Amino acid sequence: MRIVTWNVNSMAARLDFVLDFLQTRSPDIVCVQELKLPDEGFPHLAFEQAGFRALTYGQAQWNGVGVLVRKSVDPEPLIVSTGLPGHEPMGSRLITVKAAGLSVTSAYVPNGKTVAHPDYKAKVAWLGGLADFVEKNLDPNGHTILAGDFNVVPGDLDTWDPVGHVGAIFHTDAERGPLERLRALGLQDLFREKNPDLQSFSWWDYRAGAFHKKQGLRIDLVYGSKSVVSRVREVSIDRDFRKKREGRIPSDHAPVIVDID
DNA sequence: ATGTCCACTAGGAGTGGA
Repeated sequence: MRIVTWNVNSMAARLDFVLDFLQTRSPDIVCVQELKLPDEGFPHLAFEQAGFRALTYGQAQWNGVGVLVRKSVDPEPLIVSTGLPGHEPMGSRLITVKAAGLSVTSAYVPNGKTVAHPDYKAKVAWLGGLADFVEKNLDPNGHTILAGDFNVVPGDLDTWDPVGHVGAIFHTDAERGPLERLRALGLQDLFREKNPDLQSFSWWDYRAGAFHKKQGLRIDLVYGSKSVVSRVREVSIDRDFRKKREGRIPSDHAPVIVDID
């Protein structure tokens, strides 16, 4: 089974791109973020025709998360919960579904802007709330996956410039603390688990030719419980889908692909 | 190079967010 996380930066703007990905890479479950669509505006028909069911928690203009499930692996996936209790003013950023015998959570962590900005404190609080949510609601002894755009660089290997970014947004101890809590709660970073020494980024700024200069960050993460870790065959980041395809503009994030037995 | 892309409001280009 192939499980993916991908911040698409507008599902409306990226629809053809995403359908191309489903066709080309044949994933079974895709956690998506930054839909930028209200649920009533989601293009369900296009995904149904592509053989997928989409479970979404969206809002107008910003944020929005979802899980796409291939109908042949589970014709009746279910939404278990939406939203992060106590943090609703931050927008639609969390959805948990039950699909193909797995608990799958798609998360879009607030960006935070800069460490001096009030949004940074709210981001750190949201991350703490996420760890609380995992502790209360997700089962470390089950088949559990938590994937999404964390807007946090887990370690020095995950940034193109560890020296220049010391203490900078995405790189602070306060943001990394909640990721350590996830580990303590039994969830492991599957990419790093399978590729201990590999530098591979999942996000590059649209500006300044960052992609071609290899100035990226690994901020899109897939966490799995112990039983998932034991089933993982390979984890990779699909740089090809950060490139223009047939003149179409990509998201600023690349899909992270996890293959499990 | 604060260099791009997206949604929204508006009915053209500016604003806010990332």
